[in-house]
Amino acid sequence: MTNVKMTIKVARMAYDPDAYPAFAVTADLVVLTLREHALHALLVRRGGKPYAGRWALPGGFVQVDEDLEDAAYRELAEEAGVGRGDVVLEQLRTYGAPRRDPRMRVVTVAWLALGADLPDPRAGSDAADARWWRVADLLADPRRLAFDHAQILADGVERARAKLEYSTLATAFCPAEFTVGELRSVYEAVWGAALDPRNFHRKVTGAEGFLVETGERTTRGGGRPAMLHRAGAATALTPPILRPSP
Amino acid sequence: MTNVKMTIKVARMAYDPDAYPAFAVTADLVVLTLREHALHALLVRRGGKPYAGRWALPGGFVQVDEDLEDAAYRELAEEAGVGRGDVVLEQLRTYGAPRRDPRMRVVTVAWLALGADLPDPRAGSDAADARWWRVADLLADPRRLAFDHAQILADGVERARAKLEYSTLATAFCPAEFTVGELRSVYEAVWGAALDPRNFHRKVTGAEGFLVETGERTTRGGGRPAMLHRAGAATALTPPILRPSP
DNA sequence: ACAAAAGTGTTTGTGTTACACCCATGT
DNA sequence: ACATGGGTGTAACACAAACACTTTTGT
Repeated sequence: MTNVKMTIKVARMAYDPDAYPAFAVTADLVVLTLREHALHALLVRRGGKPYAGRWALPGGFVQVDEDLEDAAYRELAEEAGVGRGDVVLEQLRTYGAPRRDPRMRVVTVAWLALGADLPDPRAGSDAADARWWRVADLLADPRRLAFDHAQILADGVERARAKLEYSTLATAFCPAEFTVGELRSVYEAVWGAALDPRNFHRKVTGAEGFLVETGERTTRGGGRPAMLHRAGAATALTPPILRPSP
Repeated sequence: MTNVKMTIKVARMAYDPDAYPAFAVTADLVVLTLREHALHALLVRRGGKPYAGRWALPGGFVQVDEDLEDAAYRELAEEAGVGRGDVVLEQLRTYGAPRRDPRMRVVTVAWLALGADLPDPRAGSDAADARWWRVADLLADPRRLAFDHAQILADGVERARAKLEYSTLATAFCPAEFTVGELRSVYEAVWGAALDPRNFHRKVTGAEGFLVETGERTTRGGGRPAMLHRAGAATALTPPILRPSP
């Protein structure tokens, strides 16, 4: 939605413009990471109209010969300075209400990107003004966001929260090597709830394929040295780790 | 993909065709129902190229001023003779690989539609040739389907199977009033696995908000009269009813 | 010595499975 | 009488919550 420098190559496509309506298609991103033990999302400030000065999800037009997923990765690199290996990316949902962008008919394929220690976007970014926001603040004040991006953000956050339960997605928020306590703080930050360290440890080390011990220990974080782990091969988490109900 | 009678109204939209590429957007449907205790999907036969004679998911172009969900409901009515109240509809996923349609760049928003006793599509249908197929046969022989529709169908079936576990979606396959045994046969048909009738009964009647008794009984299906139920207000199913593992 | 975090053990309760058993109808 | 499906009871087991307790570091 912010990067409009590419040009159309309609001549390449054998299509009859009288046969069907033409849409613009964008790839927009809900990029989530943890900073200071809180869930943060990346937003870019809009320069021009509409919604000038408001904040929006990073994203932009999909190119004619570009796969949807490739477009998401490209925008991630251009607007967030984030490479393919730095995040886990999954398709979220597609938004296409007729007047969600007052300029024209835009269909937005939204993607969810999760990563650990993602960089401050000022460095090497396409977008002049971009920053991380606490997700809790954004959800509490949806007016800050342009278009229907508050809804997209809320859908992305809920997807992330739900997937922590029955998938191994939480490791996407961790560096290559991490302790069980660090993994627990991921769950606690995303869910906004405290978990019992003892029960969490048992569940997470018992789930097959979730974690593999490196053999090394660390004392970062203080206290007794903790075993370091890497993410295992499993993607599904059995049995699941459920959110506390109330 | 089959209905190409609408015309473009580009003049209505204030857009600059040099600023971004133009895409065609379609709404395609994975319509599932139960017939003869087996999961069936609706397909239409393609008349023209490409993939002439092959079978495809029902669907068509989204109109300029039309919401994506409205387009899905419209195609459902035009190609399947199914009204809004007859199905539960949810967005599945969006498919947009550059050459998935050799004619032009098409982005397809796929929808999952589940209903009970859906009509034979010959009556009152737009599509000349349309019929129900056993899902098991289609999944076993993906070549029968045009474009990437075998993948879309497989994604839709997997979504339906997964959602039966932790949502009340199964009632979408049932008529307004149904017995616990009929609901169980839904689970068995969608999952392709036998369930213990006694334990199923307990789980399903114990899950809060899933079923409400009508007070009436029926003897259809033989045996002792069974209580009739309607779908309750709940959408989430707690505790979930999990698929048998092996 | 003390704080802090890691990790283990135990108890108690809840949900699941497997299956015995009884109930109410049609033929 | 018997087959058929509806529905309840129960014992064995897995899992989760809550929490006492030990271990190993830094200060």
